[in-house]
Amino acid sequence: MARQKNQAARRAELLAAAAKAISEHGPGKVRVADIAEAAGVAKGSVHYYFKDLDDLLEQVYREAGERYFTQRLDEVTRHADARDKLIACIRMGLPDGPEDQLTGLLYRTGVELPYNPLRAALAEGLTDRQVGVYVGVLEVGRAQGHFRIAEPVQDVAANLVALEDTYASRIIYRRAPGMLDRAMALILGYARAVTGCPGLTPDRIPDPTEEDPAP
Amino acid sequence: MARQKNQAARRAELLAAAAKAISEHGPGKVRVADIAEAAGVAKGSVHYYFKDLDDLLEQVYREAGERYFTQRLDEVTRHADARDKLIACIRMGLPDGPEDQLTGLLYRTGVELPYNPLRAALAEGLTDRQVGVYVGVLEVGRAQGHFRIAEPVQDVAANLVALEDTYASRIIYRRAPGMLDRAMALILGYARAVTGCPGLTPDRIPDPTEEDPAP
Amino acid sequence: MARQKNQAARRAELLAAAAKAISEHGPGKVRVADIAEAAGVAKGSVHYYFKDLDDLLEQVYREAGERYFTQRLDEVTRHADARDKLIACIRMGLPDGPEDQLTGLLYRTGVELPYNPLRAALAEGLTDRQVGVYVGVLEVGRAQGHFRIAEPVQDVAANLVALEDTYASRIIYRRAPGMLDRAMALILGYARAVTGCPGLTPDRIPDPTEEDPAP
Amino acid sequence: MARQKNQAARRAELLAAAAKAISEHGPGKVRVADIAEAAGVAKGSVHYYFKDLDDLLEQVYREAGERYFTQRLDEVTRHADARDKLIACIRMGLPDGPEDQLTGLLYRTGVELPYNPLRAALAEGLTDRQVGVYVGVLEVGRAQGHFRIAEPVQDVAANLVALEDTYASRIIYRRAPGMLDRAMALILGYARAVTGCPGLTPDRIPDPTEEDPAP
DNA sequence: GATGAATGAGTCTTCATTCAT
DNA sequence: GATGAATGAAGACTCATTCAT
Repeated sequence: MARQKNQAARRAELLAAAAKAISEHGPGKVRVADIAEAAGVAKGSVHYYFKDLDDLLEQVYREAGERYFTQRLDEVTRHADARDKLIACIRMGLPDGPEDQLTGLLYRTGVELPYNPLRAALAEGLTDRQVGVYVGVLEVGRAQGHFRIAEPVQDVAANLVALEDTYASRIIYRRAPGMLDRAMALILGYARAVTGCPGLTPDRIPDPTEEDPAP
Repeated sequence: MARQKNQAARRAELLAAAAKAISEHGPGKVRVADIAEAAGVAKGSVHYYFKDLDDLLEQVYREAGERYFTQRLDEVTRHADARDKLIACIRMGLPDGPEDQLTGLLYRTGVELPYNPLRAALAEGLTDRQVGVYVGVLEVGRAQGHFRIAEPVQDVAANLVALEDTYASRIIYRRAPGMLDRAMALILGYARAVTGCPGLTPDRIPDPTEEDPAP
Repeated sequence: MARQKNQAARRAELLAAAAKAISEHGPGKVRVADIAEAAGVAKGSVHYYFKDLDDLLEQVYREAGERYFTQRLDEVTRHADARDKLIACIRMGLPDGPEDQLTGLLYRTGVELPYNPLRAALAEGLTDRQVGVYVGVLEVGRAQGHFRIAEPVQDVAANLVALEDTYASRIIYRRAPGMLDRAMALILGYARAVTGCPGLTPDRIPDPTEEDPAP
Repeated sequence: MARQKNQAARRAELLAAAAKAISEHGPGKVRVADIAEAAGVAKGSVHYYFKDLDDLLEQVYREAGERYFTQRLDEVTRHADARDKLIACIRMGLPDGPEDQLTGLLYRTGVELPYNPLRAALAEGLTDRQVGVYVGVLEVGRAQGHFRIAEPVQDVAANLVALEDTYASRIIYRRAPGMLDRAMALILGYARAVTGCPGLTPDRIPDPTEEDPAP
């Protein structure tokens, strides 16, 4: 039992170290040695816990996807007002900067590694879930009377995620300085146009009301 | 086998072969040997024409960027009606499928190679030019009385390019089957919402009028 | 074949094997493969212990310099009579033949590798130390009343080392057969002329007295 | 006939260009391309005139040896007084600095190329000739009553050449700054000791008398 | 359980040499 | 006579993976 516990703990440590190493060297360039060093273990140990580098990389990706989605959902549920939900959701979808570990890992892994159908499916699943979140937020907003949406909600949500993806990618890949603020502005511009809700601005002060207060 | 071609011709051949090899193996994984094989020359010959692999890759990228932009601009100028221009422009921005060589090369090179400021600048420049094209189209549409745009035209154009980017990427990376049609629909949905022009549909029949008739 | 030796031992083996390989192929031509073969290990193993070939070469050189100097000093201290010291010192400074590994390595490395300030400094340091040894011997000889030296002792020592250098080089590079004996005769001729000590002949029988008797 | 002339002229040009290229890159590192560039011809042309690189290198070496010897002999014959002859001879034997093309080429080629019996013999022959020159000078000095030499003249000459060799080499290989002056002082110190001629100093003003005045 | 010494396959790069023109 | 495009052999270096301890 204790043994099992250690096994699992070690694995988790390795996964975390790998995430760090990946964000430093890129998923296509991390070496087993980088990961071992980040974890403070010997190179051989990496293979003791993971079949090979690909195996490890896949698990890191999977785990990162979960974490990303969970964080985001948490942030959305924290707000009661759909306008706040929407703004929070967009903000959570954008990385703070090129060094944002979690977002960077997700974007780069999806793209810098040789094509792999499993990973592609994982990525698509993640996208779908994000779309789901936006759909929910939009419907709540409609119910609350804040949003007036003509287009199919699915489509609007898909476009929101798509915009987010591109701008996140531009931040991660340092395509433009000051991208974060510009991205918020642009996405909210689209959101305003499509919801007819003028309150969707970057500087909106969130309504303090907590939804679903902690039990 | 072929010997004694002239410099420029052989260089161009090598560039084309490299583009092909890249689309097969990915810009981060092509080996000099792949390119040589695709061109039907010896490995050493690649280095006769290009300082090193990076040099070659950069030139392929540069050349692809030019070609992509030119093709697109041609397509836009072919139409007189801004609605046709817009639709054509969007369609040209999306790859036919995962095997679309030109688009794939552009997207993947921007992302699958170790970060390089020069390449990042090139990529940004390309994006800016695309935005410029959309701005032009939108203004023509407004002048023609087809589009009624509330948001700043720059922002709308930026979002159009951003949507295009994400959906193109999803096609390239095989994230979803049937993405091409769906992408057209989604982007045009955004365009309709923001221009108030209901004629912007995937099945619109282009007005036969040629702009700028042959001199 | 041998596995799991400890770091230091294997490093030393590699250094020795490299010295051997260098004396066979010359410092400018040894290949990593030669060294690996001489050591009976795989090519990759050489890089496991040394950053690159230059690194290895430098360490071999450094180590050889130390060894050379130590051997020589030992030989000098073994004798009490300055005449014996001088003769021994000269003899130790000359290689036994073109195959003399240690001397050959030192001479050739200083010269057959692309210029490198560090190595040049190392070489100069070695020369200076040799000069120092000769200065010591000459002063002892003067104190013992054997040598009567008109020129500055520093200059005489410098010339002794210089003569030694050339003749050693001629032996190493097989410039002349029978060079060893001729060199001894020539250098001692110089020594006689400059010290006024007729006892400095190649066939002098060393005084058995040990200096610094075992404690 | 004219053809022959051109052939020979081209060969000579190539030889000169090679000498220059060697002094820049070192005899062990010059590439055919360097030589071609220095000569302003195509790479292929080098092989049109010389069987291979080794062949060319050998001829450069041979030619340099002749030139070196001739220059030196000229300088010696220019003076009538043996003291001036000796000083001039020593000075001519030392390179002006690390960039001295002729001397550098000779020293480095003898040493930086894989051992080759032919080249070794060439080098030995050159040394022997230098020794011969010194022997002549010493005997003239003795005849003029300036030198009083106890040791065999052959040995003294051999040592003079040996000292010269080492110090020249140290200059070429940048082993010590200010080596040229120091070398002159040291070699003349030896010369004074062995000839008993106090007039052999670096600052001696040459007797203007020309020996063998131009016809 | 964990290590790290050792490996060898995989790649890029250099460059003398060849030879069609 | 001369060229320079093209080659291919050679060699250094990287790194995931294995396995004896």
